[in-house]
Amino acid sequence: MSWLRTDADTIGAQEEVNVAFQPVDDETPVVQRDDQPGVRAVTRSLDLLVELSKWERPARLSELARGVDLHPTTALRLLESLRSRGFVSQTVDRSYVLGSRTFEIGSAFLRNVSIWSQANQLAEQLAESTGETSSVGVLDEGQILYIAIARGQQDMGIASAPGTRHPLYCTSLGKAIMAELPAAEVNELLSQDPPRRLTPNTILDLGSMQRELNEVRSAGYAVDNEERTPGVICIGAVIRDHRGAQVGALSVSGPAVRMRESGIPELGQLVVKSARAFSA
Amino acid sequence: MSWLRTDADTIGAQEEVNVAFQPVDDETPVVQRDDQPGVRAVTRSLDLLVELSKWERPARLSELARGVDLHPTTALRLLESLRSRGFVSQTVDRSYVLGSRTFEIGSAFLRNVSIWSQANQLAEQLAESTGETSSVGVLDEGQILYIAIARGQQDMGIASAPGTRHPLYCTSLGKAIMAELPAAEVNELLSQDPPRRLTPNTILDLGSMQRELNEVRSAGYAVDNEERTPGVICIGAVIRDHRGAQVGALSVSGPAVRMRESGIPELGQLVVKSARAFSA
DNA sequence: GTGTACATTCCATTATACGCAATGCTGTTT
DNA sequence: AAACAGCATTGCGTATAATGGAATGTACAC
Repeated sequence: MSWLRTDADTIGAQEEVNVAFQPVDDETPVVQRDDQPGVRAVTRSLDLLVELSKWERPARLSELARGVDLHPTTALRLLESLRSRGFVSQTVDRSYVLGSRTFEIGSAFLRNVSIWSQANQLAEQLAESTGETSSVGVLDEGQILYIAIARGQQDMGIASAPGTRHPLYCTSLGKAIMAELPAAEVNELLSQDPPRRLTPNTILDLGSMQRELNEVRSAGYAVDNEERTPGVICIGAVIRDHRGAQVGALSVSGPAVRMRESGIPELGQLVVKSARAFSA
Repeated sequence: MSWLRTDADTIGAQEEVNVAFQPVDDETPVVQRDDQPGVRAVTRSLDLLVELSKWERPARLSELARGVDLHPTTALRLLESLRSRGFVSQTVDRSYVLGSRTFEIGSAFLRNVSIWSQANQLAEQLAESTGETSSVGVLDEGQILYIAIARGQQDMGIASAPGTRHPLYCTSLGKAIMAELPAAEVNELLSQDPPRRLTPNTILDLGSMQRELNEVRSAGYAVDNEERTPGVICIGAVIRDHRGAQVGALSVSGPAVRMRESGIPELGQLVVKSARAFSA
């Protein structure tokens, strides 16, 4: 999503402005340390919404308020606003759950980016031809955001769900995408989210990663060789828009033994072929 | 979603409060007619988000501001807040598009209601066994909200997308669900969203609808006999949770000729069977 | 029945969101 | 080129409207 302005673009300018706003004489009490852009009530309500989305069960007012460090009174009124627009709902015991409007708008996000609205079909096709679980993801905020997931017939039920995120360094999607980026940008991305050892195979240092990305470039596809989950191998390749710009990546995932039986290079070619066909 | 508090529940109490806030003496200027609950800045920003979700192309600041009737300055700062939390992004020409966080949270909405996270599989199974497009939807705000849609092999490409809404009175999903509700509630729902003639077959008056719902009850499934789109027939049946409570509905849709060939009663039984199997 | 934790209402206080006006910026017309 | 037109952005004073403490109401536990 490189054509999008990132928030960092404006932080420089923003900070200058805020510095100028600092009280000049000492007796002015510094009430708040927020140098956040925009309207406080809004960012707070969005924080509440994000907090709520992390709860797998309905959340009480006080729990949410604690989670985002707000006075319950304040949280209550912000949640009322969210409720009036359908972004949250309340159960009979007054606990909060996400409202249907979140789903409505989240769907519009996919629909309005035409290339992603076909992501499901792409994943389904690959899942069908391989029998393994297949995913489509994009680079977003330095992570892989899963757009679509299709379970293969031989599904093991350990696939991530759409809308979740994973690191770049330990996924085939992430490596396939990073292989397209300049080395400096890769280093930047990796230092933002420093690799942690998730399995014995996880690639931890920059040097190894750059070498790995070279291999990805020459092969045309990336392999996650049990680097995130022991026993699971993923194979991914980038997908492009009609102009050849990279817009995301496609992968198959399955148990290591079965993937090796099918043949990593063969699967790699299949993924690349599907990705290419889609780009048309 | 009857276990959820609707906003109407609190409107009574809320209004009393607001009435008490009305200026008592006439010289106090009545600055705003908003009797909306909650925090103004927040509801405004949510309105902006909803407005943006309706745009199929990136929207300019001024366009959005006009759409929700806000001063551009105000809209700008609200959008900055939305951007800082990833709910909107900007393209290089500073137009606004929905941000990835909307998708992330919209997905969480499905994931956190366990019964709906399986909706995709349910739709896919029925699409596979019938070859026709299959949908899962729920009653929400007096409409059908589509949760999942699976295209059949013989797809015609005229299916609604997940996250969109349709009226109750002209969809098999809507009629299947209404058949489970008390007559008074049906009347209430229909008067909120009065039927309009979409095709020659659209059911317009309450009496006909109640008679139609009787047939639905005896058959166990509902038929949309070209009532919304000419040439398209849908067949729907409710799905239930493990306790037997109605949580949504399932349907197949296809061209009238082909659906009649397959046999409406046969398809009906198939839909009912799938819906029953799912409820377990 | 007493106690605790939580949700909600009330209210004063002042911070804070607001909109006007002015400034930049971009792209278009003659 | 120059002048214009439309839009995005910044600055700033003002009054509104968001805030949090305190009080009240409610639900549940012991």
